[in-house]
Amino acid sequence: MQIKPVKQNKITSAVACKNCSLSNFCLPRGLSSSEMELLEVSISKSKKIKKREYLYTSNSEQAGLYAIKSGSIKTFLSNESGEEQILGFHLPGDLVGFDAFYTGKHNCSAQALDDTLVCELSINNFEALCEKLPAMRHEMMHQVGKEIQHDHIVMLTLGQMQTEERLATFLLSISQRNVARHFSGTEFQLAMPRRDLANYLGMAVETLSRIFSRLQENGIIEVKRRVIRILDLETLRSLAHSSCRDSE
Amino acid sequence: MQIKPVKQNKITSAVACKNCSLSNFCLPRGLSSSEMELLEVSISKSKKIKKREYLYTSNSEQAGLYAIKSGSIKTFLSNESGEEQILGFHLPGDLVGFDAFYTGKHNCSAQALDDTLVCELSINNFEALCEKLPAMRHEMMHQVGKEIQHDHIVMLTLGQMQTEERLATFLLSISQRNVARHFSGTEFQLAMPRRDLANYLGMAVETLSRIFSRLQENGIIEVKRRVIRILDLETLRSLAHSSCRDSE
DNA sequence: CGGCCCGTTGACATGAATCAACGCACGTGG
DNA sequence: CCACGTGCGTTGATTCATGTCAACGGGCCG
Repeated sequence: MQIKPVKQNKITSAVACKNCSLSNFCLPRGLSSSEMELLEVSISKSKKIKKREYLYTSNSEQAGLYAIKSGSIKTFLSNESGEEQILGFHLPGDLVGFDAFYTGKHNCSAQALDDTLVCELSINNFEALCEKLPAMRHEMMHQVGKEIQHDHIVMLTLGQMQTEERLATFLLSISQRNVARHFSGTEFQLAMPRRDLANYLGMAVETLSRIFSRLQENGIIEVKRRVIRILDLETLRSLAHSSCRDSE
Repeated sequence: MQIKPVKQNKITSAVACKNCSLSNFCLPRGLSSSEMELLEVSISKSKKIKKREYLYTSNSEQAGLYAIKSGSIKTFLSNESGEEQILGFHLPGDLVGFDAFYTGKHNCSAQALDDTLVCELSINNFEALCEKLPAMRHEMMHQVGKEIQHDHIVMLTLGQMQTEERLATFLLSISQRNVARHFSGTEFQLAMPRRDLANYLGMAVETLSRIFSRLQENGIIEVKRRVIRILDLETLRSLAHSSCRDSE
């Protein structure tokens, strides 16, 4: 039987926040319905970014914050030598743009991995809402904290884990994100090519490919290019936590 | 001649924010003097943390935010396998505690590297100030953005750079932080032992030690345990940016 | 239909980790 | 104030994980 996993939810029209299936992840999360109406009118909905186009680029002025409605976005940092580090893959319900709060200019770039729809909250409207709605301020700190926590976990992954642990950790996080969005936690399609994933995980593409193959040989996952099926969640979990030499 | 670098500024009494030498880095940065007075009364000053004591620990309830007045703090994350990743070293003027905004509980621990003094802004007072002072909200986002940007750079460092590049990058960042604080950018004392620095930079202690030795042999820096003197800033910069194989 | 990019696999090179030993600072207690 | 012990930092020998180089097949898009 052929697997045909749901890649993402398709939202093509400009639904209201209160009717949006993502409202539990997104900014409206902690708002009452009256508060949500204020948010509603402050947001410009359904900004379209085609695959490979940029939502914003490094050093550009911060225009606002963006909630992803459908599709997916990668954020990445470049340095003087032209090396890039992918900082995160962002799925529907995620917010991006916080990286510009330090200087008012973005310190990283955001590029669409697929055709993507985002809601935009301009920085002026953002400030106005923070002024009016305590719940909104609170929710914003919540979202910022989420970003920080994510970044910390990536640091732990890159700094301490072996390559296999890193991939296992990544697959589990994707799985969890899907479960939270009521998608399958065991069958999904990756939005990014191997090159991007390898970069994010701090390893060579070949190494990543070998680990995929090894996990498949061991019956832990099934891999068909970007379509992943987790067969043995428990073993995958143990791989993600296996320290240096205390497990085999 | 023996180098005796300033380790940190010693502030022993509870000075007012407006008289504090750190007010340009710390929360008061963007505030008018009337606003600063409101901040002033919301802060409990001079909380003392002895060397090796914790300011907060992972999973503990968020009590507030902390501005470092003197001394130094390391923050670190632990995983299920007991591996630790040091997330940052925080110097006077830095704010810590944002990591708890996601869940209300800290996702990392903060431990003093030296005897340390901090100002504490309780979470209730924080919310109250955000309500009253737009400038304070703005400044808070600024500080949060700083943390995010720092984390991004660490990701780039851990994910893309060779060990030597990582150390060079770190030394330059310390140098810059010192310059910003009107200390020497070429002579300073590291607050952390080799073990912590190696962990932060994602390498073995022995590797770190070897790189220190090599940089010294090449006349780029002078190393006497934790006392560092940068002799050739330009070369150090080039090492920090040297990509894969285009420089030697 | 054809070219190109994506992903995989193999052979090999190498940077960094590990294991081991040692000397020196520093704090502690006599 | 000195002696001692302990932990910090360094260095050497060796192993190992991962990167690099190379080749290839297969899917996708023009």
